[in-house]
Amino acid sequence: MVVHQESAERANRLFHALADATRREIVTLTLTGEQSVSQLARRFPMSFAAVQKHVAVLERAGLVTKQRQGREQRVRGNADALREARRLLDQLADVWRGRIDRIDAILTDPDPGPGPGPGNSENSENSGEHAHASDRHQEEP
Amino acid sequence: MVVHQESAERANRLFHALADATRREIVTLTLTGEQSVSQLARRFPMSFAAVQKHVAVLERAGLVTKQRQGREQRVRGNADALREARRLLDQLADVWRGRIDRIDAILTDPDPGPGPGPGNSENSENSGEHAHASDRHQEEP
DNA sequence: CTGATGTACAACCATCGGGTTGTACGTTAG
DNA sequence: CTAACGTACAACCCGATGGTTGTACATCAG
Repeated sequence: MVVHQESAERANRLFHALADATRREIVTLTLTGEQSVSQLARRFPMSFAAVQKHVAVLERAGLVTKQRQGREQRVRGNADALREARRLLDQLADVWRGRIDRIDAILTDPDPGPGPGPGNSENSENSGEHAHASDRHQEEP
Repeated sequence: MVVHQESAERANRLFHALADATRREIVTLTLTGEQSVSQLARRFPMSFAAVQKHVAVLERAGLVTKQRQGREQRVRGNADALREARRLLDQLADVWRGRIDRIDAILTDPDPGPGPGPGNSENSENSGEHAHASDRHQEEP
């Protein structure tokens, strides 16, 4: 039960991908217009392979998509992924604004979903306290 | 050259700090209420020192602040830093929307381009020119 | 056909990141 | 005072990252 891994890892990949200036530039460039990998590579002071790796990281994070076209691989930025990242930030901020009661909801599941259906999950134990963080620790030696 | 380093590294630190689930949780926890480091540490399945390091990373990124109080160190989340991160994301998105105004910090694109309707995508292989990227070998033969 | 171009991928290397333990030190509780 | 608590920090693993070079292969230009 440690914070829905899927969404947590998605967020990890997203922010990690954004935590590099080169990659942010690639996103910018490919948002304004498709670019082939070698076109991109020519713009940066590093090897083609290095840029290739950056693109791969961005792709795994969903920030760009690649599409074969002849012998080229066109890279296109994905604005939706940026929105996704923004959403995640907003969620944290919302917690601060007190607009959240189910903290573990945002920590575990990014989908607040429509109605707060009662039959949500089997979780929901410690509502009184917030954030059980990961609620497993304190072992006895 | 290369994208103002100061702000670039700021962004690097911010996103890097956010690229870890434990750290995001710490931000959440400390946004809802101050917590001492050891209080935080008790909530996570890792050593005190590990949590200490996470807090340090968050602090360097400006996402939390520490304040001594007796023998405790109270950690408080900083919502402004989250806003800052959001601003950075919005900048990238704005490029895409063609609302570039201060893109200086992102890329020096002299091509205001035609109607940048959001529904572009099919754009063209814009001449590219100096995206400066990193101001080295970007010459077209 | 041959050659240049664009990709993919493996191997390698140096550094960073996240985690651990251990130690030292100030502060608070008894 | 002494003991427990909260913190800081160093030293140390080890896996992940970011970069390189080198090779292989497909596609496009002549």
